[in-house]
Amino acid sequence: MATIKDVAREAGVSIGTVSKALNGSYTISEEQTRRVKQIAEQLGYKANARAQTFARQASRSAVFLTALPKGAAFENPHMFEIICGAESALREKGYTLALKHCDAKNICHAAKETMASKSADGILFHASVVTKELAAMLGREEIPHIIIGKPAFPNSVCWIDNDNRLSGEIAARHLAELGHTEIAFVGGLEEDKISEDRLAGVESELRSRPQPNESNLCAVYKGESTIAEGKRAGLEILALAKRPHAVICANNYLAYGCLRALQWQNVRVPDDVSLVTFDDYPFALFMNPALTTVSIDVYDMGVQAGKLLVSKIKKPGMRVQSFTTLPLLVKRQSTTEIKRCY
Amino acid sequence: MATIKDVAREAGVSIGTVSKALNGSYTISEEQTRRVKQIAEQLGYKANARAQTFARQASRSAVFLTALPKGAAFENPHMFEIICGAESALREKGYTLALKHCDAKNICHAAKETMASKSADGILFHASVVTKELAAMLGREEIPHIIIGKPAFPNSVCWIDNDNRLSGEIAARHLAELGHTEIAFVGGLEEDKISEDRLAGVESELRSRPQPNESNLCAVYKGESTIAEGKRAGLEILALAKRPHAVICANNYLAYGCLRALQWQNVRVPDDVSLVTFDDYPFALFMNPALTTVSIDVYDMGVQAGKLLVSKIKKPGMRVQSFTTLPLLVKRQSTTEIKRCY
DNA sequence: CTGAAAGCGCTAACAT
DNA sequence: ATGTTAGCGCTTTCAG
Repeated sequence: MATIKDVAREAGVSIGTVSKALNGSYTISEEQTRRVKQIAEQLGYKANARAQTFARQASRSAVFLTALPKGAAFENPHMFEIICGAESALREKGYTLALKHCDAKNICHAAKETMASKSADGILFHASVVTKELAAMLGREEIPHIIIGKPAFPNSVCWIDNDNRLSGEIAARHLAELGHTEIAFVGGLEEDKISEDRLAGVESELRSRPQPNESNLCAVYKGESTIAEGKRAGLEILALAKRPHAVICANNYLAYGCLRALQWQNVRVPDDVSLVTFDDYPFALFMNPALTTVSIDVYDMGVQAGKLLVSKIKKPGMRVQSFTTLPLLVKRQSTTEIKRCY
Repeated sequence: MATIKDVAREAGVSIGTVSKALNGSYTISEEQTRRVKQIAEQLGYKANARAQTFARQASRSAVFLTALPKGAAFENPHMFEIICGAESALREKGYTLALKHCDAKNICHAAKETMASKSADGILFHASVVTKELAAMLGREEIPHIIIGKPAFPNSVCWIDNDNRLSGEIAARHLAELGHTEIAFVGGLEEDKISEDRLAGVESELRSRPQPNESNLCAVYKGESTIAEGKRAGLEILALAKRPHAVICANNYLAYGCLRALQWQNVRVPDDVSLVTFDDYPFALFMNPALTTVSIDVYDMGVQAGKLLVSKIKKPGMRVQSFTTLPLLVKRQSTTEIKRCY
């Protein structure tokens, strides 16, 4: 295996020159740079990453710390989508991404260990394993990090998250623009922060419309995020004195249940009732009709996180927070303009 | 940051002794080892991984090379489940797992690059990006590797895969043991190797039963693996002169379509017809009734791959191949004993 | 059982 | 623009 010495000898220059030429230093003449690169190529020389890492005192690598129990990929594919996005951004910048399992109990120790042992230059955390203890430490210790997802408690860490409130607004605006006036919301339990944020967005949008009262939230259901609860909500909606023109379901499970209930009662979607939900996972795409959704570009969220992390690694002072990715309306078959019956 | 020197000075020994003590060398007295460890602890010493990697000429790390395009996590959560399993096994053995995107076009180059630059000690490949060129190279170059999934062409690489044929046998045996005699198979296209293997397993099992002809394959459908095709197949089955007692669907999409068709025609599952399929993803769990499936423990497949890879890294000579993980029957609500009507 | 010292291959500061 | 050289922090061989 050729080393930098071999290249230097073959090129008749010093190893310093080879190093600089290969790393694109401006102090080496173009001519020389070309020559060195060519010879390195001929010799099949590849810089030894282990030595580079050691000499540079930086590994150009990041680690993604999160819980990776059996079943994680099926239960939370979003996380892996984020990981893919992060890997892509990091790779583009010459960084490597390692994946490491860690639950909330050990996260603080794991993070310290990772940095103390210099195993990585920065850390990506999934919010689900971020504890107050960790947040406090991140505040003190100057560890380059990004938390993916907003921690549920006040903090001074650096996180990025999607704007669920905005997602709600977009869903509501879509329906309002289609002319729907009576809109129902089927949400999760009160503890479900995501559902609540989406609802808040819906309410805010409908309240602030150019012609308020034109579109209004005529009913709000809350229950567990299950298919069964979605069905129940769907049936209750149909029993309403004034039947809504449109339904916003806080997630796929509720949407699936609700759709089944409506169709069971021979209510046509979207002709009789429009239905919109959030995210495509797990069923929105497969349903019949395919559901109009407000989706998060989770891959992009990973990309943003990766880019941000690299910035933080390079400029440890940086103190960004709450960078937020944008939701996107994906119009499919479950929503349509209202048909007014005069 | 304390280094090994600090520990040595503090303990009044040489750095060599510290290194040996901390790495558990037998040549250091227990007393001394304890002392050194305690002092290291006091000083908050953590070995510098970058220096260790360099000195040892091994990074104790593996990389998972596969395509990670946008949407990968939703389209192929199995792969991420495998990754989680692999990470777990590697971590247990002190190895780190990096994730790296690479499509089939560049895989060969990426693999070479990874090893030549010493970025990792071994590589895990996903079969979907393995080309003949790569397989040929792996044959020549003595690169510690495991391919997850059996390559579709003859090869001398080291791979592990699930036994889809056996899965088919298990599905068929389950139905036969429940007393079903007329069994239909709804499969994917002929090109779909997985579906074909499962069918082969079904056929073989039914043929080799203690009482052959007791249970038999009365119909085989093949079509695209879509919900729509599943529905079509379901309706065709119901139109059969002799209606089957049970249906085996080669995958979730076909199963979902088929179930909907049966229920649409007021055929009760499992009371009138039992239904079994493979894997839980993406719907089997959510269907009503929840589907009995023959599942692959993909996480475990990752674990096996990780363990095997470490063995290969340590003993480069090793030439294992075709290590196969076992499928598992998950009995849920869509299958039941046949009710014979006399 | 312990210490001394030779690497590991490259980067980067400094000298020329 | 190029060469020289001092690290980077640890492992491991060899001598004692």
